[in-house]
Amino acid sequence: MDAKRSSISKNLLTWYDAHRRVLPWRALPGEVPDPYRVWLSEVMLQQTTVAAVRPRFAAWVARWPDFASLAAADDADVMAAWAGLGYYARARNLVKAAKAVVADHDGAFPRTEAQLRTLPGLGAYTAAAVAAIAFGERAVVVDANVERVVARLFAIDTPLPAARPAIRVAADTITPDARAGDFAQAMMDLGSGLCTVRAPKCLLCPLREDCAAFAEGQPERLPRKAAKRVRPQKYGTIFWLRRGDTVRLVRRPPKGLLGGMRALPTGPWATEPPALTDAPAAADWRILPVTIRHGFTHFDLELTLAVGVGEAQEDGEWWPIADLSAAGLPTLFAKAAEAVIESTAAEAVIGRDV
DNA sequence: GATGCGTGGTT
DNA sequence: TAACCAAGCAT
Repeated sequence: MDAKRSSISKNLLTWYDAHRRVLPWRALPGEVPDPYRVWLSEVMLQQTTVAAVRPRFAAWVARWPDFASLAAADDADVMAAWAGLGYYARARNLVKAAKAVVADHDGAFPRTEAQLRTLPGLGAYTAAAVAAIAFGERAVVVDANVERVVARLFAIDTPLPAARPAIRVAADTITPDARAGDFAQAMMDLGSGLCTVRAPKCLLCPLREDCAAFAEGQPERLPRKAAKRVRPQKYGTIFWLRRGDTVRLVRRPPKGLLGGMRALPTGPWATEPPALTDAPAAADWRILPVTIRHGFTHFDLELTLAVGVGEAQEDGEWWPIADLSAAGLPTLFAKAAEAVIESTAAEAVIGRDV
C-alpha cells in the first residue's frame, strides 16, 4: 500500500507539472499565492462551475481586491455583485469572514486549517483547500472531484454519502507531505478533465496503473450514489407593481431562500396554483398569460406574473425599469422581469395599455 | 445524517 | 431536452 501511495502522488504531481490548468486565481509556478484570491475563488467555486466563476471572479477582485476593502464594503453592493451565482449565504459569509479577519486577526488571514475552519463559510473542504493551496499546509482536501477519483482508485463501492468516511481515510493515505496545494489542485484538475463522471479518459490518466476501478473495467460506475428524491412542484406569484417608469422592489429576509437579496414582491410558495395572496398593494391586478418556471435544488417553482399600478403598502424601493439590470436581482426575478417587459412591450404594439 | 440552499454548463 | 452535476456549508 505504501508503494501505491507514493506512486500515486508522484505520478499525479508529474502530470500536474505538465498539464495544470492556468486559472485567474491560481498562482503560476514560482509565484506566491494570494490568500484572499485563493479563498474567494474557493468560495465562488462551491457547487459552481469554473466557466461560471471566471468572469465573476475578475469583476469581484477588481472591485474588492483584498480583505480590508471587502470588510468595508456595503452589504447591498456585495449582494448585488453576487446576484446570479446562487447560494447567497456564501456572499453574506464572505463579508462576515472579511470583517472577522480585520477585527480578530489583525487583517491577516489565519494560516492553519483549524483556524480557518472557525471563519463563517469555511467548512471542511474550503478550510483544507485554503490551508494547502495558500499556505502549503498538509491538509486532506476532499471535494466532489477527489471523491470520484479516490472512489475509483480504491474501488470504494459504498454509495455516497455513506462512503465519505472511507473516502476521506483513503485520500489521507495518498496525500503527500510536500506540495500539498499542488496535490489538491492536481486531483481537481484530474477529476474535472480526465476522471469525469461519464466516459473518463483513462488512457490519458497518469494514475491508471494504480486504479482499481480501471482494473475492474468499469470506472464510470463509481462512485455509486444514493437515489435522489423527486423534487416537489410548488407555485407562486410575482407582483410587478409599477409607478410611472419604476417598479417596486423589496429586500428579502436575511436568511432562507434568496436571503438578503433585492427582489420583486412575491406571495407564498404553495402546493396549488395560487391567487393574489400577499399582494404589495390593493391594485387592479392583471395576470399575464405567461408563467415562469424555475428549478431550485430542492423544489421546482412555477410562477404566475401579476402586474398592477399603484402605491406600495410596505417597505421597499421604486427602481427605474430601464436600469433593472443594476438592481442585482437573483436569476429567478431577472427572468420574471424580462418576461414582464417583453410581454407588456408586445401588448403595447397592439395598442393595449398596461 | 438529513435537509435547505441557486444557478449555469454539459450531455 | 430533461437530467445531471458542480472546488459545499450550516443547522
